[in-house]
This record gives sequence, structure tokens and C-alpha cells, in this order.
Amino acid sequence: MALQESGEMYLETIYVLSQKQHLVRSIDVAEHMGYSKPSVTRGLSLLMEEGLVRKDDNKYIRLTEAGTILAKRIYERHTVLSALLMDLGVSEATATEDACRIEHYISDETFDAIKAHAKRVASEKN
Amino acid sequence: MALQESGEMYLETIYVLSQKQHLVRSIDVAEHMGYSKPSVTRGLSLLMEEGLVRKDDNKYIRLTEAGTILAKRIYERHTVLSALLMDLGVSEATATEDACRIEHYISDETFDAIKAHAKRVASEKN
DNA sequence: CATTATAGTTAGACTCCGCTAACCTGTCAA
DNA sequence: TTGACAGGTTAGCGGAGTCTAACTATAATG
Repeated sequence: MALQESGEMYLETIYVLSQKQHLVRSIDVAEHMGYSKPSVTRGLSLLMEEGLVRKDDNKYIRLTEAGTILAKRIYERHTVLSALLMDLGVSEATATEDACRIEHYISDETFDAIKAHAKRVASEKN
Repeated sequence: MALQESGEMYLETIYVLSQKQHLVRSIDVAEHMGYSKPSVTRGLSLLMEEGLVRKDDNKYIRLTEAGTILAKRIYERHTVLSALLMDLGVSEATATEDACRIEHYISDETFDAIKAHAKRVASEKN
């Protein structure tokens, strides 16, 4: 079954954290998301069942290949969406916050259209 | 407490339906949303507790003043959002569908920015 | 008048996804 | 060596919001 918003947020968080620290633990995810430790244990165990995440012998969290693909996809939505909002004049803080929710709910078609728009805007600026 | 996506969808549905048929029953809401009758009973009862909806003696559903204000607000988000998406080249069907989900998750600031953008686009076309 | 269909409700199950409480385990310092 | 602390897990709760099954009430029809 398709991932819910919750699962997508875990993936994205792991992806973002592993870009700045290389070793990601459950507690890091919990602190970053403002969740309790058990919530993270539970959330990650579901993602592990789906083969999107694994933990090594030291409990460090890794995205699998499939998980990485999904995480990148979500994160790209996030960046493109917040760029769109900022382009429309929304403050960075709000744009980031709103993008973080919207990113889970847009179709591929809409996302592609937004990406194409961003490209046009970028080329106009040169 | 603030309304959830679910409650907002009921309000919006009642609002839309009451614009085209004047008398709205639970079953209409259920059919329009693809929900079971008991789900609608339950959903509406929560909205009634919050004073957003009431039923008259014949069980016809009405929005209260407060409910109408909220419903209009949500519906406006819907129309403005789908207009934006279509302006970006998204098909009407997808734009409507995506707007229907996104509308519940954008901040006032973002909505205002989108509305301002729509205004600019409209004036450019003249 | 009895039957059937329609609308609504009640009761209760289930999923998702948070939470707290309590426990286990390993590390590090006194 | 022991004691504290940090990180992780287990068990179980609770709210939101859907569902089905089964009931009630009302209206239409033969």
C-alpha cells in the first residue's frame, strides 16, 4: 500500500539528517520531529517492514535503495514547493512549513507542472 | 479546537450542495463524498456540537452563520488553488482533485500570496 | 392494510499514529 | 565495581475517522 504522510515524513527526516551527520539514530529522528522515542520505534518498524529503512548492528538508521528513491522524491517536492511559495512572496518560514504539509498531497502531474514553472522562472532571471 | 481536514470537507460539501439544491440531506452528503451513512451522521454530529451545522425538524442540513463563514473560506481556497494549478498547466480534473486536499493545509499567508498572484495574472490578461 | 424502500441512527469494530510508563542494555565516570 | 545516564524497546492507551450490521421511522405502493 502507498505510504501515508507519517511514513513519508520519517523517510524525509532520515534523508535530511543523513545528509548532515552520516550517522542517524532513532533519538535524532525523534528530536528532529518532536516525537517521543516509542513513536519513532514504531514508525520506523513499519518502514523496515516495507523495506524502505534498515538498522545496522549498532542501531544506526539507513535508508534502503527503495527508501532513498522515495525520500529524494519527497524532498524534491519539498524544495520545489517552497521555492514556488517564496516566488509568490511567502516568507521562507511559512513556505517551508506549508511545503512540508502540501508535499504529501500533490499528484505527479501537479508536481511536474510546478517544476516546469520553476524552470521558466529560473531561465527568465538569466 | 481547530477543524480537521475531515470536518472541513463536510462543511465544504454541504456548502457546495446547498448551492445547487437548497435542501441537503445526510444521504446527499454521503453520496457526494463517497462515505457511508453512519460516517456522515457521526461527522455532522461533531460539527453540530461545534455550532457549525444544524438540522431542522425534517433533518435537512443547514450551515449556521459560523459554519457558512468557514465553508466559504475553505471553498475560496479550493477555487483559488485549482485556478493556480490550472494556470500552471495542470488539467482541470487533477487541479480540482489536488486542490481538494491541499486546501486544508495552507496557511493564511500562503493563501493570500496565491490570491495576490491570481489577481496579477488576471490583470495581465486584460 | 401490509409490504417494501428510503433515510437516519446506534453500536461496535478497526486502522493510523500519536502518547506515557516501564523496562532493558550498554557506556562511562566516580 | 557500581551507579547513573542515554538510547532503544515493549506494552498498552486514546483520539480521529472510517466501516458494517442491525435497528427505527417514515413514506410510497400494491
